[in-house]
Order: sequence, then structure tokens, then C-alpha cells
Amino acid sequence: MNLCSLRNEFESDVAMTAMTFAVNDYDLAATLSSGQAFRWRWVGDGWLGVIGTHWVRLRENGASITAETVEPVPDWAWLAKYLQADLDLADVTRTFPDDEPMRAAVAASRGLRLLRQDPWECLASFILSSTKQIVQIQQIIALLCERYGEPLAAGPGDALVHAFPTADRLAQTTEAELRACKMGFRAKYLLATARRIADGKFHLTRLQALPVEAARGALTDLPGVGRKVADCVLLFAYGFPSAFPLDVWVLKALRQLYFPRRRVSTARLNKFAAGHFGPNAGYAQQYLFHYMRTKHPHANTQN
DNA sequence: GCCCAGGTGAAGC
DNA sequence: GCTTCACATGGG
Repeated sequence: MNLCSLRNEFESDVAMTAMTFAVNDYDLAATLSSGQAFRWRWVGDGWLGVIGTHWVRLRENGASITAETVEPVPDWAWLAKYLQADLDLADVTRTFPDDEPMRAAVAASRGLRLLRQDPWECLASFILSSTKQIVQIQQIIALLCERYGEPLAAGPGDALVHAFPTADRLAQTTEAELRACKMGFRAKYLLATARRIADGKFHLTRLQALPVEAARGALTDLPGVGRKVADCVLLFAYGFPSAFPLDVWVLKALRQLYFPRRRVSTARLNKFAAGHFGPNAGYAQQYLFHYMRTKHPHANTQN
């Protein structure tokens, strides 16, 4: 871990603790707003969010990221892991195929990273993501956290924040209560999956040690979890580098950039992705996703 | 009104 | 193995 400085601040009467991580090639804005995590807000001159039970403010300063929390933090390893601050991005991007679409996607968002998130929060979030725009996913999750998450102390200038609700807590809700959080038909899936985990019938912590295919198979047994949601969790929470979420944007990217005049099924494209993009296919996928959303935001209205 | 959104599951062939 | 459809809700 790159520990450059540690200081304590006193703003108002809240004790703040800060840590600065040295980073190379880290685009914090692209990373936090690229549809992997849904709770980060740009306020003033920094990003406000919640990681686990910590309120966190992140600010980018050239070759470093400064993090502030409310409570004193004896060990910052959890944050370094979340941010993947120690990863050498060049080691990843050099494994990408040397073709025109990848060159363009990497050039368009240099410094885009994959986070390493909590499996339950990631799983629940992507169950809620199906056929929803990212802005709406953020709204649903904000409501869910406000109503069922544990209240947390926030830093100065921020409103009361909440932890992401535990599976145990959501298992005690009703489908009607979840539907009231605007999640529609996804409520049934989220409730059923929360119950499977709260009952101890499904162990998220055991997936990390499995081969990726076995972990994917376990996840897709959960209600509301198909190939795409499973791959999001495998990639964004467990860090399986070959997991390749194939959503409508990446589907469009592959069809337009690699198969412009052929009709290719998603099953074929999953196989193509596994063979074409190398050992870090999931990372390549995130670059393609972000590239399509930022450079061709209206691609879905053409053709 | 229309179509679309970081899809899934069930039913039909 | 496919293809089609329902499923809630909100943005453009």
C-alpha cells in the first residue's frame, strides 16, 4: 500500500481522518461514474460515498487520491482494496488485443479502473439493474439504503447517510415494501435472493475460492441472476478477470465494432469475448462499455 | 403515444 | 438449442 501521509483534521466538531494514496494513471471520475458502483455523488470538489460502514470523501490530486472519513481509521487496507490503488494498470491494458476498437476505447478513457466491491451490495445492486438506466438504478438504491440501511455519521456538509442494507434486513421486508422503492418486478427477485442468503442456504464468501465457472453457476441459481448479472458480480466484487458482462451497450459495441455486417447471437459473442480479449477480458469490457456510453451516447437510437 | 434502459425466467418451437 | 414475451418504472 502506498501510504504517503496521514493527518487528522478538525472541521466543526467532527474529527476527520484523511489518507493519501499515491496512484498512477487513475481516472477517479470515470471509475466512480462508469456504472459499476451506484452510490457515489459529486459534491463540491469531491466524491461522496459509503463503503461498508464508512462515509468517505475522495478527491483526486494529480498523482494521488486523498480519502477522508469521519471516524478515525487505524488501517486503510479496505480502501486500498476497494480502489485497487496498488494495481499497475499498464500490466492490464498491455494484455488487450491490439486492434482498432480497443485502442480507441483505451485512449478515450485512460485511467479507468475496476473497483473491488462488497459481494452482497454488488449482487443486490445488479439484480436491481435489469432494464433500468444507470440514473434510475442510483435512485432505487438510494431509496433502499435510506429506508433499510443503518444510519451512519456523515462528514461536514453532507446529509445523513446509510449503509447498504444487509441481506438479513432485506429478508425481513415484504415485496410490497420493496416495490415502494420503485424497483418494480425486481422486488420479488431481490427479496428471494436476500432470503436465500439470510437463511444461510447460500454462502457468498465461498465463491471467491471457486473456479470462475463454478462461481458463475452458483450465482445464476439465485432468483433474478442470469449470466449478465452474475458476470458483473464476478468481475466487480470478486475480481475474476475473465468475467465479461454482456449488456446492451457491450453487445452493441461488439456488433458494431467487430461484426458490422453479421447477425451474431449473445451466446456467440460470449464465446468470442472469452477468446478475443485475453486474460483481462472483463477489464476490456469496462473500457468498451464506457467508450460506448461516453462517445456514442445515442447509439441506441440509431439503426 | 413511441422506444429504450448495464435482463431474467417461462413458454413456445 | 433457438425466439418471443411479460415484467414496473421513468427518461427522452
